[in-house]
Amino acid sequence: MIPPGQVATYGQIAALAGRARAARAVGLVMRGCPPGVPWHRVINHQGGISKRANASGMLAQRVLLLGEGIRLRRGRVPLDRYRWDAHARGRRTNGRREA
DNA sequence: GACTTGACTAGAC
DNA sequence: AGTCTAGCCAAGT
Repeated sequence: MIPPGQVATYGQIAALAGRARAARAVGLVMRGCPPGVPWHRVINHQGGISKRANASGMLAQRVLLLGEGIRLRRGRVPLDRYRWDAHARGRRTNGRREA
């Protein structure tokens, strides 16, 4: 349910699933994510693309994110700007994100 | 059912 | 800010 052009951290997903401390498990389970899941919008808490067994996957993710208009700063996604806020979903942030 | 592994995080140096 | 360590949860052996 993460909207295009935005990203969420593993911890966020875990929290939404009711397992606030299962961020690590989120990544594990996501290894076998079914088609249709915007897995590329999930990044680590530092806004970076987490390392995995298959390095090519990281590349693909970077490309997909760029394709959605997400600009990377120093190799990481500026969470202050692109982090998906599940509670404010639908609210107009007017392009800029407030605290 | 116990042990290991890993697409994570938060806190301390 | 970058690096290291210790908890955490679920899956695969």
